[in-house]
Amino acid sequence: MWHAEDLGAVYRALHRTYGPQGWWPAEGPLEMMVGAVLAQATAWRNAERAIAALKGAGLLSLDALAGLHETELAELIRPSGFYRQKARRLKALVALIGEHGGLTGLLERITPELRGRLLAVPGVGPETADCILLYAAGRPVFVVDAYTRRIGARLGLLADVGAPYDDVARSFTQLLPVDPDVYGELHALLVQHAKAHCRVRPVCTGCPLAARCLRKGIPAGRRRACSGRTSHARV
DNA sequence: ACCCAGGGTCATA
DNA sequence: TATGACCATGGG
Repeated sequence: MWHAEDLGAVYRALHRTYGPQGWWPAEGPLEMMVGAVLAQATAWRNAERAIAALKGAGLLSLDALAGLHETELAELIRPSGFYRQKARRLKALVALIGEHGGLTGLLERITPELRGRLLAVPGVGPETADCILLYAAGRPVFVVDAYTRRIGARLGLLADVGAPYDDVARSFTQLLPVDPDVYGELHALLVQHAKAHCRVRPVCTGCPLAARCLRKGIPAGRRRACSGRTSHARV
């Protein structure tokens, strides 16, 4: 059974390996929110290109986005993939901000109401909403993404990778102090770790969490430099 | 020629 | 409640 100290040790091991992450990578809350939509099921590199295109055109502002035609917006964010959908989603998000008289008006609402308003936007699901709550509004809300699930399952913290979103979130938060900085850093570290080592085809050589890993959920025939657990060493 | 990437929605059973 | 199809570009 996992205890707070175990997850704390994982946090410290990741932090020691990858260093402070300082997420979310965006200049302000609007850019953060736009990035959250553009990054949906997409390599961050591609979302970044779309953001750069918007910035380069001087259109990454509320007024500009509100004035843009959806089809024009779609062309600009094309590199992020699913670009027609995402253009619609961004317009809907900008509309929500407008309904609240701007970013401040929206982001200062109490957490449960803000989460509900975000989830009511077509194209904003639990992960996107929670990213915004955590990284744009500074609320202590833990973000669950595919990486969180994969790493949690391989470590044995999660029994089922496919568990409902809120169950996964709870299995982490019950082991963590209620602190937006801790949630934000841990999520960022998990993303970094998933890219560096804990990929679908894991790269276990040099993995900072190897001693705790159960190596579950690895597709057969896709193991790379990845043997079974050999020691009981604590991380 | 595949597989994968910081999801969400909708139709179906 | 729980799957599966669909959305689309770009890199390994």
